Amino acid sequence: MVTMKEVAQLAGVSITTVSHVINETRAVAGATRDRVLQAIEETGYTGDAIARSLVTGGTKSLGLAVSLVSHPYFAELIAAIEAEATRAGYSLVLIDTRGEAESEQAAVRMLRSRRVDGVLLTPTAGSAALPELRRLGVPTVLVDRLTVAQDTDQVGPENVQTTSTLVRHLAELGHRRIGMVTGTPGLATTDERVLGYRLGLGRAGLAWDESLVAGSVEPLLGRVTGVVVGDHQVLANVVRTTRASGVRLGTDLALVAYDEVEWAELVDPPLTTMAQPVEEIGRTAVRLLLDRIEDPTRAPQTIRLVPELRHRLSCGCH
Amino acid sequence: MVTMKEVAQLAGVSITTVSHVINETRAVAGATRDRVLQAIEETGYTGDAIARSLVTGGTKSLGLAVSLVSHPYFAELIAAIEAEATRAGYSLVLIDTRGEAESEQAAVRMLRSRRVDGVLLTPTAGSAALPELRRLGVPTVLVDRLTVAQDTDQVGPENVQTTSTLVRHLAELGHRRIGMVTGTPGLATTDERVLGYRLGLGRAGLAWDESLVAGSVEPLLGRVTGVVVGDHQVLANVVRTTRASGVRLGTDLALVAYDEVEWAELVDPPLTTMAQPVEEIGRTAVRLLLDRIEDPTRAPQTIRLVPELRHRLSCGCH
DNA sequence: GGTCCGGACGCAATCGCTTGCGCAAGTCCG
DNA sequence: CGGACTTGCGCAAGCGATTGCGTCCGGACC
Repeated sequence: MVTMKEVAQLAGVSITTVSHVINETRAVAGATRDRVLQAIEETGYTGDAIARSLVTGGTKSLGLAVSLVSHPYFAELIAAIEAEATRAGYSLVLIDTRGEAESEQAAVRMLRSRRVDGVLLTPTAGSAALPELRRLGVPTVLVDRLTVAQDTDQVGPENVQTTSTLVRHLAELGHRRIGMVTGTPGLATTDERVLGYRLGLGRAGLAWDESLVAGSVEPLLGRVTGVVVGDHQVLANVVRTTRASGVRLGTDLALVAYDEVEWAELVDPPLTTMAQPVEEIGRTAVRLLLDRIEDPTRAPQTIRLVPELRHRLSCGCH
Repeated sequence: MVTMKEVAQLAGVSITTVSHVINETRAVAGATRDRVLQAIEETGYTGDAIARSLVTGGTKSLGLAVSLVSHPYFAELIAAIEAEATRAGYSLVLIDTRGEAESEQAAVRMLRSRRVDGVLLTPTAGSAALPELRRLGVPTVLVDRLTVAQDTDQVGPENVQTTSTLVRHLAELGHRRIGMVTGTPGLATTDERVLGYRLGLGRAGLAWDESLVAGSVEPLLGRVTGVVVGDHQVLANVVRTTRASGVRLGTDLALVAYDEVEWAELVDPPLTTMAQPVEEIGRTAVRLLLDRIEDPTRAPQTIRLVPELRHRLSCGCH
């Protein structure tokens, strides 16, 4: 690899000067500058982030520890994060937490040893990594799945009011028995949405019935006229199951779902969903992290972004 | 951060010894070993990949330069790649090429300056990065989109025979006028599939008609009874368009598509697709790259993995 | 008792860069 | 014409590891 030394020799200056013209960290005479720039051009010098990091302490890289198993949704999120990070001159080290506390721990350790400047984390159910990060003082932002504690920066969708809105929409359509199919249990997100469901029932003057909340739609069939689906992961199953059971969505069973999916309007009937502002969530998360890196003493922020209703036909509207 | 020096002091040995017990690179007396290990435990020493890289040259990291815009498919691919890389003790630096030659160039430069040990690349249409990587001698493996030249390691789906199979399936069903909706123009993948389409026509004894190949399904409607869709990107559009035009898939128009999508069996009728062995492609790519890193003089390999037909109803079968 | 040898460990150079300090030459002004 | 400033640049000390050479010591062997 081309080093600064070679560039310096070619330009007939010291490596100090080369460093300074590259980083614009001290005035350099025009003529000298040009020679250096020229030498860089000629040699194809790219710099060595490793060596630089060793002395500066920073790496200009962010760790992205997410659970990759939840495909379709995270792809978009990662893209948004990547874009914003790149824009700020940071690169991303990606690592899969596999949704398990243990892998998550290992992942975070690895990121630390790689000295990333900050970490974007989607905490798993029983996350042990989060306290560790806090203790070590590593700038961290939680994405998508948030904690109740407000002592960490975090960005995610608003779940409670949003799910409540979904329920109320069904209620306004006249449904009295509304069930809910929940996402992965144990996740903060899931809990919040169930809470929102409950809240929505209350607002609509409907009674809460524990037996109408389940992890799949089967036990609900025939017992409810409307259903709220907790996330995109279970949504596919719900559609499949109802179809297999001959239940027609929108007519036999009104369906509204949290999370937009690519195929929402390709199925029959098109699905009414709540679309998270995924792109904005990703962007905001990176911003927040960068802010914290810059000023580690800031007060932690919790940002909830409001999803948008994609009103289609599965709710029974026309 | 805890350094080796601190560990050494606590253990009452030199940093040399600490290094050797960590890397098991020279015999150390049992008692000394234990003291060092204990000191590591106590201090919570994690090591500094940055410093290590500076001296060893390697970084134990791989660059993953892909086009993130093609969401649903790459999510799975990235997950597979990540898994295999982690298993081998490598971490991933992710960067989006945005499908543009220019960003790709920048991406590769950045990866180089980060000194990744190897690069996994999904080349864009007019890739300039590939020659550069070759010139610099950076271990590289092409993923998904391959080049004709066999001078680089590459892994991707078999496109020609596979698409041909799709065409023949329609032909065997009695279709005589079979069109094709192609994916992004300029991509090697697209070209190969068009070639396969042509080959399939030939094998079925059908004539090639240039006007039956298009970037969208509109110009084909009414002119063909069967259509082959080139990739998942256009598939959604095709389904949308036909639906909007009142064309019923499977009856009015037989459809077979390259690329499996999550919603293939959720739409009506379920789509007959060719599912790439995405997971295997990712895994193989990493393997190949690791092999090349280990032995840069190996002969380049081109590996084509054969997709699997997911036979459903959109082709008109029952 | 001298020589040799293997085992156990430390010294210090090195990787490629950043940066505090210092030095020389030129400019300005009283 | 002699300080006091500028301006323009180089020296060399790190950053935190790895690793080739040495040193020291105790036992085996003749």
